[in-house]
Amino acid sequence: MVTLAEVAQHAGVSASTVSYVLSGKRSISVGTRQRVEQSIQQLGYHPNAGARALASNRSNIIALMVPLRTDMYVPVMMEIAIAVATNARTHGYDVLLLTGEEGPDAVRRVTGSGLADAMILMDVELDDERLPLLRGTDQPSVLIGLPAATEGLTCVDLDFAATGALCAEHLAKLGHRDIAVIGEAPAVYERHTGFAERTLDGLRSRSRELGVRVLHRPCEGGFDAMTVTLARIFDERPGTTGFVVQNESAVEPLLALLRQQGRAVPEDVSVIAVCPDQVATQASVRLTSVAIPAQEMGRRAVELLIAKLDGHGGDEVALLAPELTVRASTGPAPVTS
Amino acid sequence: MVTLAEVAQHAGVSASTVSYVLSGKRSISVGTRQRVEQSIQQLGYHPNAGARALASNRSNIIALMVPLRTDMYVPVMMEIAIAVATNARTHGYDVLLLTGEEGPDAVRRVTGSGLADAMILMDVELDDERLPLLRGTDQPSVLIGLPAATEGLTCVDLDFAATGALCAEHLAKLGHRDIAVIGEAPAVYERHTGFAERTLDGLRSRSRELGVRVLHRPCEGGFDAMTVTLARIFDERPGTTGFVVQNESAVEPLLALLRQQGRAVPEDVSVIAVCPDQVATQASVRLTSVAIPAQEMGRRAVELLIAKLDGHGGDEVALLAPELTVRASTGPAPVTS
DNA sequence: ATATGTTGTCGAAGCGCTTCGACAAGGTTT
DNA sequence: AAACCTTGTCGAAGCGCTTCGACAACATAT
Repeated sequence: MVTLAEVAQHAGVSASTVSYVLSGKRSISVGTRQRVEQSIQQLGYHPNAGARALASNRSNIIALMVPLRTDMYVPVMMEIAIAVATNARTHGYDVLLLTGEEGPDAVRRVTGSGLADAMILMDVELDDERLPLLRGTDQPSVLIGLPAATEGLTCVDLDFAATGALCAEHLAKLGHRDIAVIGEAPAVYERHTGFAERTLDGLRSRSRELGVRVLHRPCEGGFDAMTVTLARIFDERPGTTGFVVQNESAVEPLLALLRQQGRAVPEDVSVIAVCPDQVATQASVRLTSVAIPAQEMGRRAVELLIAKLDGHGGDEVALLAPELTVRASTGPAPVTS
Repeated sequence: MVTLAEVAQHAGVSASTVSYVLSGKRSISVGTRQRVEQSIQQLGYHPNAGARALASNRSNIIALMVPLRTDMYVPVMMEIAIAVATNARTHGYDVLLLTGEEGPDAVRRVTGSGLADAMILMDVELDDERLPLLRGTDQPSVLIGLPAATEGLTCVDLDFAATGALCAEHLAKLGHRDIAVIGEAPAVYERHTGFAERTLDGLRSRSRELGVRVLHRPCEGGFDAMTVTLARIFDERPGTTGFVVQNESAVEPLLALLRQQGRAVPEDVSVIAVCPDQVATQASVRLTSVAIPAQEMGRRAVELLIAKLDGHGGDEVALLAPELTVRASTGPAPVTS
């Protein structure tokens, strides 16, 4: 293991000079810099992370807490995680992967040990038990998701209320008057991971303004669950002509069942999905959808966090504007007799 | 920030005693231990990770390198990653998330800086450029996946050759004589991520023994790609009655297209999927499948790595035996005229 | 009784780095 | 020519921990 001191000796300078070459915190003459850099190359020197962390009191590590559960949006989570890792690297940070399993203890552990300089939390619940800890520490953090109270917190999320409203508007404009929302699994609502509720709220209130009736049904996803859910919907509201689906694993079952029942998409019923673009374009019908901008969320979270670490940038709630892409699954409501 | 020294003072012992209480590396009298533990509690002490790493030369961090690409098996990757993180914690290790993006440089960086004590690499290619580095260092590592040459390496993977063979056997036993393999996207083969090829090899050689003809077609996944692929298959081999699908995003399209063409599953054609159980049970037909044991792979990888870190356990290739679960998508081959 | 462990604790060194203050050498300003 | 910056470099302190050797205090073997 090559050390700073060895590099210094090899280059004929002092250890501190090498350190300053590395950090750029003091000016170094060109000649010296080059000699040092060359020594670093030749010796294959890598600064020791532990020593650096100890001396500088910064680990250059960001902790990312991902949900343990895999009952929803796994690809989205993965995409966010990868985006976070990738973007963090461009700022010189590495990412420590924490699972939700440890809960608040993980926050304490990481904060207390100086393992990470900052945290990003995913899958934030409305009244998340980790929030008091975050508020009570001076360690910067960013939430992906939106809790009930956001004072003192920095959050990034898709504007799900606007997403819901956007769906309502699109369907209303096409003449639909009775729409059904196929939501996330009941467990997601019980856990109060705000996004599902917020979508629904946005959709409901805009629908009310536009004179559209909304029926909401959570759904586990998968064919069997969807079969039951769909039957209930048509039972209760036979005139339903529009669907908004916020559950990746319900999309394909819904399309298959509609087909099976002889309801053509988009001639008889329209379907909007809230899902990543990839799902929307790979489905059996090219789906009109509101994209979940996973990469963008990861990127923004990192940027806000870096800003906080660098001292600028305070608390802020960054809601990304939803974008609805019209594809082949929505069309004018059928003319009723 | 509370330090060891403060705890020591509070408990009326020396710093080293506190350290030994924490590590258990020397015997401590019950009274002293309790006093120290109480002081730790009261002061809310957390050992500083950097100082610990510097002094002990171990970071208690495992690096996990996940593929950057998301063109395949994302849920599997995620599940493995989570399993790794969870299991690592139970052994007192945290997990550093590296993306494949940095490539071999990441290995160098992590190895050189002592950031992590060991690595787990996912998505290993047959002739992976990171392998020489791993062989050239004394840092323990485990691969998830199987490269072409495994000397000096520890690997965990599903036995994909046996998986292929198992599929062939199941279909042969049911009387199928012409089967098609819907493989991963062409890019996966081009990149030589061995598992796809190994499945195919296992399937082909067992099929030959059993007198079954095999037609292999890579497929991007999604409906459009599947439409083309399926048409080509029936064009070339109209008598195909068995399918093996090794691509999550091709499963549902295949089922839908078969249905659309009036080919009943499993009466007219049988379908076996190589996929996580969740996909198999949530599909529109409950699929006979060979499971991809993501959790188990993550767990095994961590265990092998910990064994190496603890000095016992050398290089080893752990191939998990595949298990085929018969569900509703396979049945006897139709009687030909 | 002496020699020989055992057990529990301490002090001190040192891990590899960052950073502060000092300061020589040279350049500017009066 | 004195006084003052600037620039580039160095030495030393210290970050918070682990770990080694030392050594009392007591127990056991001879």
